[in-house]
Amino acid sequence: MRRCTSLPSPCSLSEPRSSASIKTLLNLCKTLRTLEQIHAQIIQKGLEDDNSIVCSFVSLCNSLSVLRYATSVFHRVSNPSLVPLWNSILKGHCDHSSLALSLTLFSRMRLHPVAPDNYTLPALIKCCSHESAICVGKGIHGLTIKYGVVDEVAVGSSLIGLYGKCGKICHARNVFDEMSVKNEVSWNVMIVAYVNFGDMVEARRVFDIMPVRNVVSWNAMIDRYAKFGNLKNARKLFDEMPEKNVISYTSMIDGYAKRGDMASARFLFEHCQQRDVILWSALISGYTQNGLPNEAVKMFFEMKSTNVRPDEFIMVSLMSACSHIGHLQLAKWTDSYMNMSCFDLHNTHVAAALVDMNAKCGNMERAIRLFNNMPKRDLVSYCSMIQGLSVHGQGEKAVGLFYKMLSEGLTPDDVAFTVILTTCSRAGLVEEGYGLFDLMRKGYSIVPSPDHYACMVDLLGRSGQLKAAYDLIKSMPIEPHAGTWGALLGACKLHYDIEFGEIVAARLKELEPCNSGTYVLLSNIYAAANRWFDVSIFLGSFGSYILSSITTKWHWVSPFSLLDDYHASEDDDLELSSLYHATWIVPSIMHEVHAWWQASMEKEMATLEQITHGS
DNA sequence: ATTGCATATG
Repeated sequence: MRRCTSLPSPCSLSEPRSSASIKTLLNLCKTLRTLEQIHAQIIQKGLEDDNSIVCSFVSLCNSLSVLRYATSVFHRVSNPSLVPLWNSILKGHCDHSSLALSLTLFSRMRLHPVAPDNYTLPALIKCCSHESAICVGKGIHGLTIKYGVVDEVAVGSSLIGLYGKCGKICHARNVFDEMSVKNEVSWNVMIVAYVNFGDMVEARRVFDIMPVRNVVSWNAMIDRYAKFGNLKNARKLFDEMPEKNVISYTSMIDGYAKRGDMASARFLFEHCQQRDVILWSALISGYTQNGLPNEAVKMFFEMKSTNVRPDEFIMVSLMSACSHIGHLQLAKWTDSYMNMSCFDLHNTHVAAALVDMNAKCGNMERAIRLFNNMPKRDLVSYCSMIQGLSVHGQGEKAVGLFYKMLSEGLTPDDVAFTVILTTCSRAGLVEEGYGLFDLMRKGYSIVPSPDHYACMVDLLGRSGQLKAAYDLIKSMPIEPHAGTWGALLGACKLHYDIEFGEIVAARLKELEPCNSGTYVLLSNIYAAANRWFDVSIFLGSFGSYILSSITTKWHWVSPFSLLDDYHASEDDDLELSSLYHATWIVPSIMHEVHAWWQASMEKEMATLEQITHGS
């Protein structure tokens, strides 16, 4: 049975209604359904032509975003002579339609003739700034002078907003200085104009001298400080701020997350009383982007348990976290949850994330089906598929898809080439890789990044051409990063080349003295050559360091990704093997480590079990 | 009789 939200039935409204009582009803109306009932009564009582009734009706339509309904009712008024009536229909157009249509209506209003006032013009100016229509905006600025409303606060404020939006910061400031009466909004628009212009110094100056600051003024400053990475200033204002709202917290959390400081982000999150989707989104996407996908997944389910409805943004973060974890069961759950909850699967970001998640979690059939059904396949979704095929050992198919992408006219960027070069080295497609490296430089004029060189070094190294790889590093026009040397060291390990390995490891120790990976790889080389003495000498002093780096890291490296050979990345293999090396060196703690590993794995299993079954 | 102008997420 449908719950009754409607007005009393017509039979109970026995007596003829005056326009005053219709107005009372309009004031009480909250839904489209009741609005329709009132409309019926307006027609019944023959009040369709009543300017003031239609005026209230139209403004109610505006707040319910039903512009067409408002327009149809407005058109039945034979002589719309009231300024407020024109204003309310015009406002509906300014807020929910285009500038062009709003202007058409505006010119009809002036021909009628009805003179615009201090309600009409700010609405139009706002519409201009929304579309960055500076010329039309200037024309309306002229009209505000003509009709003598240029000195109104709302007119001034909307003009500052317009000029600010269009980058005419001096015009904005002129309008601001000319205003004889300013309110909080005018000060805020001025601050926002400076802040969007990137002039934090001037914004701060205005902020400091404004007579009354409200939550918008504080948030505008905090958000921009945080966005520009000035977390110190942002936090200082945040702490000084008398009454923070959820937006203040969101800006701070987002700033910390972009900086990689998830501890501070989490700290503030715990202190925020009111948590909306956007706040959760800032935290969850922060965890995903900072390589803490398990934490993102946990927070997602915590959010769901508080009955906050996830939106598309959150789902994209969750799917990205799934891709990083590579947990098939969780991916399947997420996929079916998306379908059940009626998310828009045609949204480009959602569709791309779905393909990416399925491809990375090993459900290639599903990924391929989704990919083929995509309305528009862009670079990102192509790369997801290529990478999916690549990690599932189908390197040649991946390369084939890359060429298909080119034939569809998409232009690969540096990331796309990183993906395809990685694919080639993983699949041992040396010739292919070389060809693509050339194509990137000559065909698409992309200057190879250190990452690209690292891919090529990896490619040559894996195929056993250690010398060629070394020469490539030497020939690099830019400084190779540790990853490039690391790729070569990995190749030395693969081919058990001790002499080369020692040279490369020495170079790496200079570049990254604290990276346990170097020590682990070289110890692997020694170990493979049965040179246990060298292993122990080499690792002796680092054994405990490696162990601590492993144990601190393990609170986020999922045991699933470590254990599952199929999905394990290179790094995870490294961590696992370094554990065993470390326990060889320090046998006394072996039991302890083993117990710890067991416990942490069981804990993670239990959590994921709970997550995938409990919801 | 319209209640106008400002802030937040991939």
